[in-house]
Amino acid sequence: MNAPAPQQDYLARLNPEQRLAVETLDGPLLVLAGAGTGKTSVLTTRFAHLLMTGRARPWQVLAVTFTNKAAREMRERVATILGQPAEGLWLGTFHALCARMLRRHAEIVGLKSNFTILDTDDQMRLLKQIMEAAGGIDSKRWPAQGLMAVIQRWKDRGLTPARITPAEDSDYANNRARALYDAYQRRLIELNAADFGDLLLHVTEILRTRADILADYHRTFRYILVDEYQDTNLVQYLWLRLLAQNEDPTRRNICCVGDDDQSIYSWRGAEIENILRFEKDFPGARIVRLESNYRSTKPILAAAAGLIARNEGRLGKTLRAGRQDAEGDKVRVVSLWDSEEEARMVGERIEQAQRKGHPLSEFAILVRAGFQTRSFEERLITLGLPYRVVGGLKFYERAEIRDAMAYLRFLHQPADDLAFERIVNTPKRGLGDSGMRALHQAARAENIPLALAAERIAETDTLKPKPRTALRELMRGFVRWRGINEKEGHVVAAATLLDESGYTEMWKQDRSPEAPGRLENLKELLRALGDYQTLAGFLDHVALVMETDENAEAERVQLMTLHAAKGLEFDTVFLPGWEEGLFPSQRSLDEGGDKSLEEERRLAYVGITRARRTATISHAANRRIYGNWTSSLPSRFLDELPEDAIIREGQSTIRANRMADTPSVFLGQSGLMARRPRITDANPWDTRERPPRESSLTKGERVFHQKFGYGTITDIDEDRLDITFDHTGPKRVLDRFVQKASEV
DNA sequence: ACAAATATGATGGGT
DNA sequence: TCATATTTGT
Repeated sequence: MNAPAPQQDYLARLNPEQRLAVETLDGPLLVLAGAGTGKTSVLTTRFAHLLMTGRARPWQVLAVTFTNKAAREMRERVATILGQPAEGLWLGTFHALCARMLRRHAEIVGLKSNFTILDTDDQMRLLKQIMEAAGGIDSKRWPAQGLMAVIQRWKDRGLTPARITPAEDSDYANNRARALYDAYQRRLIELNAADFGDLLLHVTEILRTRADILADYHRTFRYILVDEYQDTNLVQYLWLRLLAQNEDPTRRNICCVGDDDQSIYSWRGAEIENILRFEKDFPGARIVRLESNYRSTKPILAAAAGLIARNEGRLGKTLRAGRQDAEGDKVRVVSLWDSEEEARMVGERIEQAQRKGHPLSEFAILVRAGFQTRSFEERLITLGLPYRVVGGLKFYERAEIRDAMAYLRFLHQPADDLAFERIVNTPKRGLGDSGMRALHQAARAENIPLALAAERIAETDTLKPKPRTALRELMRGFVRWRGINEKEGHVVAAATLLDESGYTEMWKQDRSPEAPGRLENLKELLRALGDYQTLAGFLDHVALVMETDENAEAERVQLMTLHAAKGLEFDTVFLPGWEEGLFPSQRSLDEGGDKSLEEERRLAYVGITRARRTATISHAANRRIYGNWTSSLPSRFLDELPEDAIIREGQSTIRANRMADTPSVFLGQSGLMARRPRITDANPWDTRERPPRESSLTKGERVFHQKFGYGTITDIDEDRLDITFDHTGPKRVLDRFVQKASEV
């Protein structure tokens, strides 16, 4: 099998400005890439160009992205140009690259190279323990989540506990945050664990204090490529600057690609100032602007441009329409009565367009906040339109997967107290609060891992007989499973462990409708495990990637947040919920004044520029929030759209639809006539309106549910039905909520 | 020790 | 409104 030949014409595909960005190889370079201007092409072509021209060997380029998806895409596209996959690349997310570096130098910060990367759950549990141990903190007034936020912010800024002066302490828990942070960091080291922030923090600290190690990396890296530079936080910036400030002036080749107008991650510690300051930070820097947009029609670009022009402190770019067929429909702004009607409008338009032959994958509904997806999901289910929620509940966040992962972590790393804590009584082994307290006490007294304490305590009569035998059995099991891991490999060991520990059995016994799905997920986990050479490699993958590869771009409507949509494009984009308090969000209005308002506006800009041909913005006059109806005003962003790029649509076009219960509403210039929400009015899925029906349902029967669509009954218990729905999976519902499918 | 009942708070986003 | 945390009951 021959490898495909490397491409020769890769430069010819670029326009002059893109080509300049690819061929300016020496010295610092900032590429300001507007939305849809071919940023990814430039980045990947530049990477391939470095290798093709012999300027660098694959391992001499450091290429950093924010998301795993971007890293994967870059890897694939570079391979396409080269005609073969490149080996030994330093290409990955900030976190993945730092994890790799930290494993090499772990001992410098007191970790072992096999340290565990903690997830958010673990962090929280650990922080709660630390706060408990510190004593005297009212956990009602000072929730652990607050401390986590404070610590994360410090880590985002590259501040180790030692670098924080008492004066800089947060007012959290009466200036005790710094001390708690210190205790937390010590405990992490004891546990041989690092949280996400630590990956960057530790590595940056090492590069700052160990000139020899920094010099090693300087010898290695000749070129640095950074994607989405506008989203870097301070510690990421410091890390990059350390690596880029090579003693060898011919190696100060850092190329950052970004767009200040798409900086939307300040809540994660990102500092837009990093990109605004680039020329000062890297003397002799050149700037190349990419302003030819090949994605969108003129009205879409005009709407986006008019909006973003309201922001101050921009580096400044003007997008030109670059496509041949850039004429197109104006951006539609639709006013609706309530959020249900909004969902109906979107569903109907998708249905209509689909009938004209447009594939569903070319429609996207982009919302401000995750909870907004629900009303659209319900509507799409009723219409029978398949959809995909991007970034919804992730595979590795499900309870059964977390449990299984804890088993594997503990198998790999017997000192992983947090993992041990999670599994020791799952399934139930009779070890409750008092038993756990005894374990903790023993561990703390001798300063040993929980598991070791458990082994010892199982030989004494501290515990009651039942938990004692169970615990002894479990610990012996792990000795055996570790043996299997050595001899027969991690896949066999994992399967045996989940079986013999009783974990799989626990879900087999579980009668709830979700149980079979959970067992399926466990099988899927074992399959995924087989893709990795070692258990350690798999654990890292899960901690850093948190996603499965099976997210094929199927024939489905795409539903996601505006944040998740960055970098994507669709023919038709719906932008619902443009209302004051929702978008811009109340929180951004409350906290940072103009600065965060500008970030919301950038988010709106990102949203509009996702569309190739059609963009439909909407707002509803009434929306249910926390379960009760609230009326809302149109977003100020609607008034900022240039009139000649948009066309406003009111209730009139919506009137034609079949839901005749919607009262007529009149539009003013900037909003809807005020009318109180119909709190007690009739509502099509209110159960009281449904004529009472004898429950004559039987197992295996097809039924219809207003929210979940069609499904099959799997079990009946009095008035409770277990139903596997075609689109949403198994659920337990009351019988009065469903109709026989034959009666619909 | 575990299940059920009740209270509380979230909904801003990802490695 | 829903999901989780805490309290109460067996």
